[in-house]
Amino acid sequence: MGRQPCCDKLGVKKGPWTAEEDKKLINFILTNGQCCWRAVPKLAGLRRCGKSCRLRWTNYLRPDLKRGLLTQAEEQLVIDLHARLGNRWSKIAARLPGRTDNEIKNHWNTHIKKKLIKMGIDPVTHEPLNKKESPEDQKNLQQQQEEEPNNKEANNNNNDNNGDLNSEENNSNSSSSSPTENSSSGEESLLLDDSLMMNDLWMDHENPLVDALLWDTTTTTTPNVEGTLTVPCWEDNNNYGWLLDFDEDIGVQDFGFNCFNNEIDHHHHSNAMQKL
DNA sequence: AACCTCTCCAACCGCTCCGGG
DNA sequence: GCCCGGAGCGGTTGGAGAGGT
Repeated sequence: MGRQPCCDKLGVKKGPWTAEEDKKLINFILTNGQCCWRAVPKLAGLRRCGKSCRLRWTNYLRPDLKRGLLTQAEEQLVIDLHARLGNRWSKIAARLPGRTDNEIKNHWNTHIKKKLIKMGIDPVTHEPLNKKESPEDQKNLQQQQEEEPNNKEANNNNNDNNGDLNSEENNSNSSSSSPTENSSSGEESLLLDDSLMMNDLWMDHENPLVDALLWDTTTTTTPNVEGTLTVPCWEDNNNYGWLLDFDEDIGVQDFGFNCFNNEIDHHHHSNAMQKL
C-alpha cells in the first residue's frame, strides 16, 4: 500500500508561494518559533502542508540566509566538502552558514558539476575523468597547482582543482572508498577532523580561501573559532526589504525586527511585485 | 517581434532517520 | 524490539526568464 500522505491533500495549496503566504509564515515563526511543522499551516492560517512550510522557511525565508551566488571561496569549500562527504548536502550546508542544502545542491548541479567536468574531474569521485590525460591537461593542472603555493597542508582539503584529487590519500581519516560510502563512525572522525581543518584555515591567513572569505566585500562573512563562517548581521542581507516594500502596513517591526533598511533585494522585490 | 531552446532554481515527492510510546 | 508519526534529506521536476535565431 502507498504511504500516508504527509498531509491532507484536500485543500492543500501547492506551487509558488505568494508574498501574503510568506508574510503569514514569517509572522507565525517569529511569534511562535519553529515547532511541529505539521501544525504550522493550521496555526498560521496557511493552506499548505507542513513540509512545504518548513521548506519555504529553511530555504527562503530564514533571516540568516545569504542570497546570491556562492562566492568562489564558498564554492571551493563546497567542492572540498563534497569530495569528503558526497551528496550529503545538508552536512555540506551546515558548514556554510547562510546557505541551504537546496541552494548548494542546485549550485552544484548547475555550476560546479559542469566546471569540474570541464576541468576533466569526475564530479562524483573527484578523480580525473580520464586517468590518461593529455599532456596539455596535465600541464594545465600542474600550472594550477603552482599558482596556489600557499595552500600546502590546508590545500589538501580546500583546493578544488587538485586538492580534491589528493585529499583522499592525504587525509589519513578518509576512507579509501567513495565519499558517499563513509560509515557513520567514520563520519564522526571526519567531522572532527573537519573542524580542525577549518581552524587551520582560519589560522592560516595566507591561505587564499581564508583571504577570499575575509576580504570578500560582497558578503560580510567573518570567521569564528568554531570553524564555521559567521553569518553577517541581518541588516546586511536585506532579506525582508522586498516585504517591506511589498506591503508597508505589514509592519515588519511587528515581527520584532528593527534592523531592516530600505535597500531592496531586487530578486525578491520583482517576485513580490509579480505576485501582486 | 515571435518563436525556440537552454538554464536555473524554487518547490515537490518519496524515502530514511529518529524519537517516543 | 517493534510500531508509528514527524522531521529531515536528497533526487527530481516544472515553470520562469534569458539568450539565440
